[in-house]
Amino acid sequence: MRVSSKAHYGLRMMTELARGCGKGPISLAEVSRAEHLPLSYLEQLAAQLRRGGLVESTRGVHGGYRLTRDPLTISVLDVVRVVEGEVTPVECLAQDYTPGSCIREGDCASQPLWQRLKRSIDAVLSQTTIGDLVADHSLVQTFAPLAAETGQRQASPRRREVAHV
Amino acid sequence: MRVSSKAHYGLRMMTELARGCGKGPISLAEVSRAEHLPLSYLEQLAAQLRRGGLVESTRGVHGGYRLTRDPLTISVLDVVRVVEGEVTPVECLAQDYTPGSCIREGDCASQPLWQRLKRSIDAVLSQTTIGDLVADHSLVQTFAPLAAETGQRQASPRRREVAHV
DNA sequence: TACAATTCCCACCATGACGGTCGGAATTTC
DNA sequence: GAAATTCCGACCGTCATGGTGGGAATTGTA
Repeated sequence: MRVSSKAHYGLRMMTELARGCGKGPISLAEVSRAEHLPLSYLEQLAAQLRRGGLVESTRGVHGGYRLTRDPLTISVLDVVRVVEGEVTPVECLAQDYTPGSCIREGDCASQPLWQRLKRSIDAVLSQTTIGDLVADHSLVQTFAPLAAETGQRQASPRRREVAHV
Repeated sequence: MRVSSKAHYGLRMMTELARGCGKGPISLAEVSRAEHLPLSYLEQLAAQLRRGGLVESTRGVHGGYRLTRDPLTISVLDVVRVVEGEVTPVECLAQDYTPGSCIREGDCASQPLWQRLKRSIDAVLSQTTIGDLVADHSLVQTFAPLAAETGQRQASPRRREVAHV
């Protein structure tokens, strides 16, 4: 039950694009710099987002990507779906599920449970938009310096490696 | 955002054990027969469930496994946790998370979102118990023959392979 | 026209989790 | 002693994931 890093990256790229909304396209090089994500990986990601209709691209020198819709109308679920495929706890609840693939259907005691779970997840992820994330983030940024002074853990002697910041 | 088959299997084994509640231990051979799951794999799974304190075992000829608690007090979340580890959309929300592993903490725009998601998932999975699943299943069983006669899809010419029934 | 900055596309790769198998030891009952 | 069990550890193939690299095509700019 984890959200892939790819989805995270996608979200971060989207918020970055949302931030530059209206000011012409943003190049992946800029996104890469801002979010410390590898350019070549962003390329793949951006391609998916484009095919998913969430962003559009301009090639050439001052090219880059921009959102196709208002950030407040793009839900996190939209992004995750495009990047990870449909978000569902079990395959038999996906729309593209071929009936008959699971022999237990009709006899499955837990399907109703997964249905509830899927609905619940969908609800949460569709309520928050990219616009919300950007707004929250600038808020966090504002208060970050204050918060930073109070806390002083960071004792962890042996931090687990985590992908790209 | 998928639930592993391992968790499924775990759930199925648990419901099977719940069904035989009170009638002495149930051997993995029986579970294997009833649920069409490979015995050797069940052994591993059962070991995890035992270490997680959800079942207890008796060795020897009439040995097997039994639940340690009333099925109605064992939530699906309990089982999934034991089998898959803590269920959380991102590592930074797990209890065993070492602060400092993620450099973005305190600056992360999406953490509140993941928090909401985690709470939501936890809620759904902790509401349903193994006992509920058993009850639902016997209900389904009762009506299954009727339902089976009406539907007649099964046209799917090229069904995707799905693990162990 | 040359060049630089881009997107675009495809192939490759290393790692790890997952689902699963196998062989054998220990335990218990008959 | 033999059969039925749990128990344990090693191994294995496959697949998704995260990531790199090379080279096209496109476009603005000097």
